[in-house]
Amino acid sequence: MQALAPLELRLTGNRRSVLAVLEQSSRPLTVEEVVSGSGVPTSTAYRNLAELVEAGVVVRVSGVGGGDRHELAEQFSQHHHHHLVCTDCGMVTDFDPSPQLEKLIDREVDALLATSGFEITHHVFDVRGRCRDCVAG
Amino acid sequence: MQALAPLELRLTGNRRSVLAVLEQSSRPLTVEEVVSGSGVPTSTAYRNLAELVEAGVVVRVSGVGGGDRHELAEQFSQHHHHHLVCTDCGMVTDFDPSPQLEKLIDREVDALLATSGFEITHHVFDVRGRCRDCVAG
DNA sequence: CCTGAAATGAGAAGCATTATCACTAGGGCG
DNA sequence: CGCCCTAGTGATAATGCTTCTCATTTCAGG
Repeated sequence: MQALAPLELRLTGNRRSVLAVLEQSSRPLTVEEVVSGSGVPTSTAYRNLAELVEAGVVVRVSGVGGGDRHELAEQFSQHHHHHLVCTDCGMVTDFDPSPQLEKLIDREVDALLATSGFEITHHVFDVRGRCRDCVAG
Repeated sequence: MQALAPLELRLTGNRRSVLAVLEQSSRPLTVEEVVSGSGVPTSTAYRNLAELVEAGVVVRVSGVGGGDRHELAEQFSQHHHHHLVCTDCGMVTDFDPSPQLEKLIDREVDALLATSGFEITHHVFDVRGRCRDCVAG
């Protein structure tokens, strides 16, 4: 995590910690997870995450229950990916989509751009079900 | 809206009203919209919606902010569809996906089934951006 | 009609998130 | 070097959506 400079946000110790936790995770994290993983106080974590979302560095992933999850925006992360969401416990896992599917999705999005009047920024492809643990337990 | 019988839920006046509002809408509704559209008291609307979600008649759509939205499950509605979500005002609109895309999505989901350990129930394909109104200002 | 289980609805309670505000930190400048 | 001004901080209060509580009502079946 380097930039943040072009934005009008100082790279403080707190923000560095929050970003580090997100960077090291392979899945979106709840605020609670960010707090316990970074040591940043809850109120500051909420504020920092909101600022980072506003700045486009972090994205919010709405799961099932128990609060939204956060991860680095794709341009700051490794790669484009989608989510496997457990409808039981809310756990979210990342997965890579096939290039084929992505191509078709892009085409679909282009078509929508033309017909909907929406200014489209991105798409979300989530697959839902029950995770291994919940199926077992 | 006929069934509900096979489930252990009585088709009461309130539930009928809630379902009617959802049935007549072409997009997912917030609880507030369901309340004002049906005349059902807030607490009952929340309870009924939760029961209907539990029963699989209604699905929750997590938008952007300002509360979850609800719509009839696809088997009780007309057709399979996806959502256009405005990241500004939270408005959600339905749209039909191309059969081509659906086919590829199904294939992708099958692959995930085999590799993830997830018991997959359905997928969500949302397109996000700013709606016509919010773009206009 | 009875009767018990399901449903109701107003208000209380719960909880994640946001706002408040006095205080601290830190970069720039006289 | 120290002053200033702004951004950041963090404990706490406030907000707001959602769920819970519980006394009352409805309703299907006997």
